[in-house]
Amino acid sequence: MSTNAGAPQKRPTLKAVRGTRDLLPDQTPLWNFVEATARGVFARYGFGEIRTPILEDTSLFARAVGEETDIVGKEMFTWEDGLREDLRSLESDWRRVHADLLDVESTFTLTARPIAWTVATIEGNLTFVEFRVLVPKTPDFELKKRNSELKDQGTLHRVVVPNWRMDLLDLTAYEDAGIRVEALSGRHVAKSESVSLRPENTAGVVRAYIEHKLGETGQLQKLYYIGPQFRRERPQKGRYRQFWQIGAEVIGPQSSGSESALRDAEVLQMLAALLDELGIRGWRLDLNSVGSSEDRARYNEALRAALAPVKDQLCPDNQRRAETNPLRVLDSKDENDQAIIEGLPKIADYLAEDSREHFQQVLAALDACGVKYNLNPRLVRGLDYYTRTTFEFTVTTGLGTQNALLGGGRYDGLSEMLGGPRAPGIGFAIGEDRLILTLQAQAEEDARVARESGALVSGASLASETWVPAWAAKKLDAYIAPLGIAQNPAALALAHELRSAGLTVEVGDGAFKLRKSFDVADSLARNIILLGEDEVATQTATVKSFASGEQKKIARAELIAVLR
RNA sequence: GCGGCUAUAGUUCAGUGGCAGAACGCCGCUCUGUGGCAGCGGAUGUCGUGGGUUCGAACCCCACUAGCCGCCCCA
Repeated sequence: MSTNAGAPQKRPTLKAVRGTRDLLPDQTPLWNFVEATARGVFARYGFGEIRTPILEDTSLFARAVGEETDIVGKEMFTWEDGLREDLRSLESDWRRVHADLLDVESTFTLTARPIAWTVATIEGNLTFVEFRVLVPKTPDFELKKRNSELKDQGTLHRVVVPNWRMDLLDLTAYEDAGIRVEALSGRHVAKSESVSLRPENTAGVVRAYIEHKLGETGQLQKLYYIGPQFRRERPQKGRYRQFWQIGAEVIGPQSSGSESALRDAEVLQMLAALLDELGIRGWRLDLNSVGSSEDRARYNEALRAALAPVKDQLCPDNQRRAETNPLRVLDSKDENDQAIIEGLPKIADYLAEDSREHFQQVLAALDACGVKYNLNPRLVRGLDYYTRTTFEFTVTTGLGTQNALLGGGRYDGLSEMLGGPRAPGIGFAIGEDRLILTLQAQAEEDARVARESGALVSGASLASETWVPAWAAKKLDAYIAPLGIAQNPAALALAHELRSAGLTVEVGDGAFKLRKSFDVADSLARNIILLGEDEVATQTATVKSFASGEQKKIARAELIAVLR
């Protein structure tokens, strides 16, 4: 029994970590609508689902996305896997060496625990661990005497270092503090590896393509995924640290036609179809070609050369980019720099003949499909693996400045960058969170228009039919209200019967007053089923429709047919 | 990572130094087998967290945390 039982315990409230969020049941119907629509469209275009791990080797992203990109350089959730084992190994070696100190008496065991590992890693390796011997408090005179001996020997507080790391320590600092430093021989660093939460999914899919030798089938691989990605960015609307992407990749050996411009156009046409089917309005497709990696290298040189003489006039951000990644200067929004940017060389002039031809074929195929696009020579994707066709779909509703709904492009060299066979490919990633924000903003817009045009003023029931979007949650078929708790078992049995027949049913509680049952039923369901003493006795049910107000007593056998 | 704005009931918000509020929602009653309307009543709460100033802080100051807006970057 606690003496201060009356005082409420103060505990910090636990919240979802920064940039992550819960999707509650009022949200998930919309998410499921979006995902089901995407799966349906992808299936029609011959795509199969792939699920890759959320965790990958850090070097996968470093090689695919690019070591110097912001995503890999500063936005990944990365940690060393395996370090804990190293500590255990060092600790157990320490215990073995000092077994004589620890087992003072057979009845008392002293324990050693690591208390700090301030410089935990250098190059991913353990450097040192600080141990303190914890001595149990005891009235035993012999043990007390032993404790002070331990203290004199400096064993109560000492630093243990793997012997090949001694050079990393400032020994004198420890000696001045009266702390003994000792080296332990042996290798205490188990192989540890750096792993990261995936910041995007293309690298993982291509890794899986290589690992499972999907190229050996000779077939063109069309793969789609839906899943969470992670980037340690500053959260904002439409930008979360855990965010969802719906993406697809077309990849295969050259003989499978993976490099064909037809595939670029097919992917873009599929995206247009998907956005239309979802009901996204006013989307815009921006399209560009960044050429082969050779084209890009030559263009980069030209940009550098053109930027060098005017660098001083640029804003600080662009000065930095001119050094690190001249391509990115192109999509700068800085107003003062626009004149200079307009005068820079155009990528189109640096495309080799085959890249130029490939791009023309893409455009021709899009024209044939009737997909509208906007040529944007300044559209440059940030990820290292993109070659040739790059694209982006933007919207104007609901996203503020995060208006890019999806982005993608061709990545003909990615597989080889990862040590795989030549496997040209093209893919995209849709920001699902942004897609959903857009749909919600559109629905709000529609509701506002309906209100202003008077559709809602004249009668809510009429208007609700006209503008509620397809993904809005449907009402249950029936709500069963037992009258009195004696009817609860019969109510649950009836619910089971109806549910088995495929009806959506909620069951109330006989303890509720009838008024409450009606309130709850009206908010949840299209019909209420009253189940009182006489209904149970006569194998009937009283059904009332909320839409018509009509009420009938119906034989149990006919109930399912009536509710359908 | 940088700059700005914000944080009060389940929700939307009011409250500029002196008793913690409104609307909606929720619960109860009017009304124990017929709801939606209406009337009456009720509960909302670490006022984001921690410190400071003050006789006294939701309010002023500082720090932190989180969200939003912009930058950066990207989906």
